[in-house]
Amino acid sequence: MSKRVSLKDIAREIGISTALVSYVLNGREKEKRVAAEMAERIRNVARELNYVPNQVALSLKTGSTRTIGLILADIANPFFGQLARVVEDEASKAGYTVIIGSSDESSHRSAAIIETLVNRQVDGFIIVPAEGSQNQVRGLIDKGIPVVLADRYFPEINTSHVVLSNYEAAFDAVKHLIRNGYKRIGIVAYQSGMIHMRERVRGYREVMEQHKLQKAISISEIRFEHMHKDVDEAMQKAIRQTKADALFFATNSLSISGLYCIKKYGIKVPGELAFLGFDGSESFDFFYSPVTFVEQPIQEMAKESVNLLLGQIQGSSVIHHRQLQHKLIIRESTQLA
Amino acid sequence: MSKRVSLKDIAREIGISTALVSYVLNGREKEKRVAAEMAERIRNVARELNYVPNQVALSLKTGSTRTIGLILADIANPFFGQLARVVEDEASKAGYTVIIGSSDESSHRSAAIIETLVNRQVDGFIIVPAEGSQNQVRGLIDKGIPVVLADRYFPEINTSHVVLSNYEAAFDAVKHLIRNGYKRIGIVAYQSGMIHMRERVRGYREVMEQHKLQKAISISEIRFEHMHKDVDEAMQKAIRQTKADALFFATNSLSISGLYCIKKYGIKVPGELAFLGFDGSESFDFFYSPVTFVEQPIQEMAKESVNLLLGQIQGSSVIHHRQLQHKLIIRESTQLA
DNA sequence: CTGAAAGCGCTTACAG
DNA sequence: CTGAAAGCGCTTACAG
Repeated sequence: MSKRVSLKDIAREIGISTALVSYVLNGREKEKRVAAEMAERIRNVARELNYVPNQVALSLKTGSTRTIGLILADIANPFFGQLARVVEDEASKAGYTVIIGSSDESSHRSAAIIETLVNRQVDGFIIVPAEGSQNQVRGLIDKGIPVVLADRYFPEINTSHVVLSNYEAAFDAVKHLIRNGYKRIGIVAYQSGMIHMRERVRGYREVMEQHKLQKAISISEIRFEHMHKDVDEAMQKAIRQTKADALFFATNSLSISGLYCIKKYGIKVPGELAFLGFDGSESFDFFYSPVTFVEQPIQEMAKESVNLLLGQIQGSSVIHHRQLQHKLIIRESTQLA
Repeated sequence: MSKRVSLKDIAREIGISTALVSYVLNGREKEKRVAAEMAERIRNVARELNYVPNQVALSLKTGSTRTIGLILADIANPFFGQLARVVEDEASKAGYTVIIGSSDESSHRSAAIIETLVNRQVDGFIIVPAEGSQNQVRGLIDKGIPVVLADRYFPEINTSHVVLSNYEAAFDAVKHLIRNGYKRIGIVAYQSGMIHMRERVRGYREVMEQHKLQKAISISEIRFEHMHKDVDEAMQKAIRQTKADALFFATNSLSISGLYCIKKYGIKVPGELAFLGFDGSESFDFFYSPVTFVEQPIQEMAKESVNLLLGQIQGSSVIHHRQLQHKLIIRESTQLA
């Protein structure tokens, strides 16, 4: 076990001060007019000794850790996994490291994660905010810590954010169902006050209304912690009571859960029920009736979030609101009724 | 933007030294026999001022960052996403934060990630090692940095590791195919010298041999960077030339890629070809012929890796080799021939 | 061209 | 019971 070597070790080896070593190793030798031979010698010794700068010391000195915190609902969910991957890649290009935390949509968990990451002096946050976490976000802003919200945001808080154009996406998706002849269309969404859910439900409502389809045939409010059970009940009700002929699922996880139900009850898609999902998933491809879905530009969302955050970290105080466009991937599960 | 408050601020406020504040806030007031009223006063001021300890300073002082590095192939792959999630949860219970890096199975990327995390003084690593990364692992060991390998390991390096019992898993899976009457069985695996692949192929070979099934009917060696193309060619060859009646896929990603091919070419499962996958996936459930697969105990793998790593970080130098048991989930895709 | 020194925010052995 | 001081490994303004 070789002990770590520090600037001091190099300085002592050559018999100079740590200042010189620091200058040279940071490429400031010209500016500081260090003798060329000395610079060369310093670099050689650093190499021989296998010198690796201690980021922790640097961070304490400079106040910047070159680390960003990424808080999302659940890293095991492929939607967030893909988002995290792009964030990781983009951040790393800029020399930043990412620390990920999963909130499970709980504001308590989210608070705990934010606290430990603030202790660790991350330079900024990209947050997929959980319901009820307004004060956590405000707290960061008050402390002057850069933060960008992704996927959703709080209208009452003035932060940069990058989200899908949720209203339009839902409107467009349901319009497609209507055009294809479906009339008794329901939406399966989370019981949530968060803007992305509200906007998706609003898009559904308004297009239904515009087409005089009795506004809301059926709006299911699923509880995050009881997703499978609630989806199951909602689907049974939609089919038996409401006689829905099409269902629009407002997220990735809800869509998958819905597919399991359809399989369980042997419902015919699209014959008995048209199915419109969200986010995309390999399962949508392998389901016997390939699933039509609203595709989100995950890559763009992640890149844009990182860009905005790095901008803030570099001192920009401009607030940006980005709305990204969806793409409707049309397949068999919503064929003409 | 409120400036961060430090121990010094609290000390100055009360007019005492930082030592006292440090003692009290670390719960060492009894031991250090600090006056009860003074302790109370310190705690009050700390609360009023919203004091948050600076982890970076603490880390520099103590040499421990309470952070662990997790290097895996790709966080966007659900297998690794799930692994990461459990690692995150377990680490956080112990007060540790996790930094994740995706290597894409490239030793170059892996080297870069390890270097930056060593700079950042992580306390230890959990690594799903990429091919050719032996020296990186050895480097960590030489530096005395705790490391646990997961999912695979290097037989020539004496590290703790926790992996699936790969030979047995493959043996068992292929035996199941043989029992169900399949004879011309092929395996689709990555072209890789890594132990987990070699063991899976070995399990396949030996059970074929034991049953006098011409050893290896067909072994496809897929290149990681050209997975879809190579799988496509391998499947065409297996079916046309080799006349395979069953295929065993050695990983999660290979299985999914194989399913896409089957869909593309309209192959009947299990009629024309029996299908045996790895790791599990929602797609296995939704494929028209539910897929039989080798299930890995991801939860256990993650927990055990964290436990072993924390043990090492706390000073244990015992090397542990854990082999976990698989479970064969039998369904329609491998029904009696 | 080069060095001594202060300081980032903590902890802790030592002294009183 | 309490404080002064050193030190973790860096950077950098200042002096020479």
